[in-house]
Amino acid sequence: MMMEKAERTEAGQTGHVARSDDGANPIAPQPDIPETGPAKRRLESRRKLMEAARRLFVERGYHATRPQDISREAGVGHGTFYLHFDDKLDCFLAFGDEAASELDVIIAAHLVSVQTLDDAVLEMLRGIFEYSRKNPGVLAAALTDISVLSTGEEVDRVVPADRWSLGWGRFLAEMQAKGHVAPDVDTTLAGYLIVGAIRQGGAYASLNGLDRDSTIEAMAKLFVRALK
Amino acid sequence: MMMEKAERTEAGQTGHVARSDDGANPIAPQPDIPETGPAKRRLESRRKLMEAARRLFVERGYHATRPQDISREAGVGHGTFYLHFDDKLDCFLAFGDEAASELDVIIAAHLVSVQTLDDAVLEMLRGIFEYSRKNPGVLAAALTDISVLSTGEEVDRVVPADRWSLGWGRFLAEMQAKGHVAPDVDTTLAGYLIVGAIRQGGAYASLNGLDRDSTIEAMAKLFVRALK
Amino acid sequence: MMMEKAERTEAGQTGHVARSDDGANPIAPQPDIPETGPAKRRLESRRKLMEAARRLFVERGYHATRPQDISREAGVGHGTFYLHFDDKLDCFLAFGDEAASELDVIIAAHLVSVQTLDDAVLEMLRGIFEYSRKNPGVLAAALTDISVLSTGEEVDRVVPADRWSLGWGRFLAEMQAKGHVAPDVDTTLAGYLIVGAIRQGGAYASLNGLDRDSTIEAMAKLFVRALK
Amino acid sequence: MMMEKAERTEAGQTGHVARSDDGANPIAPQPDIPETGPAKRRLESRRKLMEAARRLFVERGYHATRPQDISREAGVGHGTFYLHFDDKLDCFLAFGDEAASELDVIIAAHLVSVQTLDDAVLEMLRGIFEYSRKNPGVLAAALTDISVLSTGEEVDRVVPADRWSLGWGRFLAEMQAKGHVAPDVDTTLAGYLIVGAIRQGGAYASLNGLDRDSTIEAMAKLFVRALK
DNA sequence: GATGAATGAGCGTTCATTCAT
DNA sequence: CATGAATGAACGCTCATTCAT
Repeated sequence: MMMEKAERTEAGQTGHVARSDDGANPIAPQPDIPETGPAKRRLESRRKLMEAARRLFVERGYHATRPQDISREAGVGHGTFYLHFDDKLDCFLAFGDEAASELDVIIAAHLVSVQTLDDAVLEMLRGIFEYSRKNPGVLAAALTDISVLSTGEEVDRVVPADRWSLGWGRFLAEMQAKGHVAPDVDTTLAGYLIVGAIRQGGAYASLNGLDRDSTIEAMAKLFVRALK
Repeated sequence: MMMEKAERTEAGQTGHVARSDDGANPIAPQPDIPETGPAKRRLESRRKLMEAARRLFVERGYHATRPQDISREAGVGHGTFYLHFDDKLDCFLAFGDEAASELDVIIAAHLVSVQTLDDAVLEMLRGIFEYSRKNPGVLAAALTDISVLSTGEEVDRVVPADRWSLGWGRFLAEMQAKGHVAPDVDTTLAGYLIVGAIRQGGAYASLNGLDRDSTIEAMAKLFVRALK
Repeated sequence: MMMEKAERTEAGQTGHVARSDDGANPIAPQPDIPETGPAKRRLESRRKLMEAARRLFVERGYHATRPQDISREAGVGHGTFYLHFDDKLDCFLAFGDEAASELDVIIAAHLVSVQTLDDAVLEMLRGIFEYSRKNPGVLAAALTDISVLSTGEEVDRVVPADRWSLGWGRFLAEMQAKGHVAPDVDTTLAGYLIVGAIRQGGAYASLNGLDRDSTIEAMAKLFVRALK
Repeated sequence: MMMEKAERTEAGQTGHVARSDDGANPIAPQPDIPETGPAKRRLESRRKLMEAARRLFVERGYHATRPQDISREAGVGHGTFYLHFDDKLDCFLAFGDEAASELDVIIAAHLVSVQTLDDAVLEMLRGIFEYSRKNPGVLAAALTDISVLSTGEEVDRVVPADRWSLGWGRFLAEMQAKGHVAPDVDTTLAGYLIVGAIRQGGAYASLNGLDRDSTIEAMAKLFVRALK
């Protein structure tokens, strides 16, 4: 049955946006972006849909955003939405992946030449807050707990929060290898704790209009103390 | 808005369970439980509904649980649901409050005679994990992000996560006053960070089947280090 | 998954209309039809829906009839439709079953005191055409090939055409036992052939406005000759 | 209505395959097939579409087959479908016509030198079953009731079942003229009855895995008896 | 002639909530 | 106080058809 469904589903769907390597990484393989023809139209539609989806998911949240809202906001027909996404959840996850990729780029840029743990943590937080300032609400929306969204099926999808948690974990492990993090720290667990802390702390800070720089410093101080 | 809603409801709405004094205060005022009469029936219905709601919210999540499911699971008529709750969200928040109160009691018991910050953090975490073990899934469900639930309107209702964050903040402030927490720590922010860390870390631990005791110790160590 | 769905489906659905035994059978067990209360409302809604469904399935056919058309025609809300039927196909099958039961009653009445094969075939056809006259289009609609309707799932449902074919087969077997049908006739196959012939022949007769009585006689003559 | 539709179509629409003279006449006029050039491409596309349509209509049925599925299966662009067919129903009818023509050829071959009614009926049935064996499911699909397909509009198009019924009728009339069929038989009606019987009986036989030869003989015996 | 992305009316269905009993 | 049948706006999604390239 699922096969049949898959068979009858429109082709499209190159999956969730190809990760862009540019930014910190100078030499990016140029994916052949067609300048004309149907493929160009297709890409344009997808871009319009992604932008509209981001806008609406951020503004209204997942459940208050309907596929037809996204289509209208994008200026394409309702059916076009389903030409590019399997369903609403697929669209949301694509949005989350996109945000994750963008943030990765920013953080990579911030980490380019840091040496100490203090700097690294500070720069990571700065990267996150910079992204949040430029893209208000995007991280909060992208971090939405997927288990609340799905109706029991696709719990196996990797959610951005996990991806970032593991990223922090790997980073901390490197730092630990260099002696910057105490040897008794479970770096993977710490990665998860930090992401959780950032999510909740960020929400608190933005809700209560806290000063960004002092929040960053306060958080960095706590994290660094915990890890050293 | 909430006023308007309250006005719409005729029935005597016990509303959201009487709050224990917040935070870590263990003793909740005992409401007088009638032994007979219609009031008893009413309370029984409510109890059955609350139990059913908890079961279903935990098993299926908020969106996959319909008021009708709760009523059926409770063995009462569908209309009875709206005799006890303004709407579905009200019911969910009542569930969250109930869980919060139960957890408060447990934590209070754990804190009865601790003296040091180390012990306090450790015992708090032990309390949380004990509750999680006895009530699997309840905390995760109760901590569900409210913004994901509402359809854009009622973001003003207090969510358990904030309540606990503030509780931790107050507790840390007390500890700071006694000199157990470094004076440069923003205790409110730290409270939020810790709750966020616990949420994400707890999910990680339960998902990956980590040993409870060592997780608690690892988390406690990190928190204490950060705060001292 | 199907379990889950079943669990979340509304109760209702006593299945396809209880066969009415009255008509030829004098002593019918009186099912307790409630005269008041919600059960009565429920029954009334179902009856209104069944009548509307019959009207529309006959007038427009299966695919051109939408559940909401049936609801509107019945004068009930759209949701009420799904309180009484799992889905559109379920409603159509209930309609088919109802028609089958009604026809059974009529045919049974026609067969009450026939002795010869000639009379039996003639009376059966008279019963069928009488029903068709009183309920124009109903048989044609009810005989709609189910395989054309379903989307590949529930092919195991017994379709009216099969039910009638088997009925004819049994009847012919009885007649064969009494020596009224040639011993070399495969009565089951003959049952199917006759139903197929009636369906196609009936359509032809009604389309070309043939005289009913002479058509019946012509068909009866052919059937009897084939069987003797 | 068909005129209007035809006007809408610019392309030179070969339309429904040139009909062989109807009924049992075997020889169809040979359309000149171009060996090269754009006309050849056109014919190739059409052939690919027809083959794909047959495969899918047989496998999935009319409603579960989308024009896009046919195009993809045929390996041509989706738009090409509408270069060759007015709409989906037009394509289905073309498929039915094609099957009818093929069957006509086979039956004509079977009838080449029969003399008696018994032989004729037997050979016709043999032709039908031979075709069914070589093209499983095609007849069942082609015989799909048109009224179930259309959404209320185009009931005026000729359906294969009628075409075959009339063919049988003409054949029986010839036989009647030669004295092989009883003079009191309404040959047109009998033609319809036989096609109906074959359809229903064939379905029964294939569903229950009946032996082909004995089924043919049983059916032939009944038909011949009825007609003599 | 061929393409395939785009279209949007319309589909079948759900579910939070109401209200007559 | 409790009931549960009824409601209908709104949902996510489909697909026969069009048209710019």
